[in-house]
Amino acid sequence: MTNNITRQDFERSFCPVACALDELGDKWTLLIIRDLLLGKKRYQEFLASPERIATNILADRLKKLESAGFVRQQIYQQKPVRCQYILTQKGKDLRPVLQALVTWGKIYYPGSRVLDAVE
Amino acid sequence: MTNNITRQDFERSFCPVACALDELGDKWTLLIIRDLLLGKKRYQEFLASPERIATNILADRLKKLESAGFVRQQIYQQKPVRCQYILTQKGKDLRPVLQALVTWGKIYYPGSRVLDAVE
DNA sequence: AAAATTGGCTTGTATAATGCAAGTCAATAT
DNA sequence: ATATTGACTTGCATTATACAAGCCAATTTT
Repeated sequence: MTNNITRQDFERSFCPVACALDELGDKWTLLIIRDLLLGKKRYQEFLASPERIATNILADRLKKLESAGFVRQQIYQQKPVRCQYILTQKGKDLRPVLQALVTWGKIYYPGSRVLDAVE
Repeated sequence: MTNNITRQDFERSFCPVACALDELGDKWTLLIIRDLLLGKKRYQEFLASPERIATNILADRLKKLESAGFVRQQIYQQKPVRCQYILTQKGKDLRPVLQALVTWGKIYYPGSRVLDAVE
């Protein structure tokens, strides 16, 4: 690489909202980020969330989140190798976005409430 | 209707994030909301945005946004009937969500910038 | 007056994403 | 020895998305 400030190729446009939605714009990705922000780390914890994500979709999203730099894998035991998923700074910095969505959602979906944090 | 506080049926879960993503979780819906917040109102204005949404998807999303109460149609001329789309309070209140996404996106997609407001 | 353009869509078809159930595989617990 | 756990993968049906073209009424241009 000739320089370390890599140019984005702006999949659909140069708008930060469009760029964000290229990586986050579906029904599941932000729910996994929500779980991670609440302290969940493992496959079974994500599967246990009330929205009942399918295993193939979860595996796919975790892969995409990792290659997009939102999470990294951390091995927490050998034999058998088991890993957990940890938010990177890019992922953690989505907290204000999720928080704004929660504030809005609690108004427009009366009766809704956030899940309890893990631990 | 027997009362005016309608109960949500919580498509996937009672989480405000999940409820929000049931209505907003795709690659296009929030871009249309962005356009509306920037002052765009008409079909051709949405089509002119740099992401190049397809006409059938735009028509579908405007229909869904209307039935979900994010926008309402306003006829601005008869012969032929032409209408524009106006954000409801529910739609307008998404501004902080979009703003948080822009703040985040400008950091993680260097070189990205928001479109100019209309008018 | 005829032809082209504008605005707001709809239709058809191909490709991709999502959802559901079941299966795999290594290791640990019973 | 058998069952269970954890992290997936595979197969297949359904649904969503993308792209191109077409439609229709009215207005503008030639």
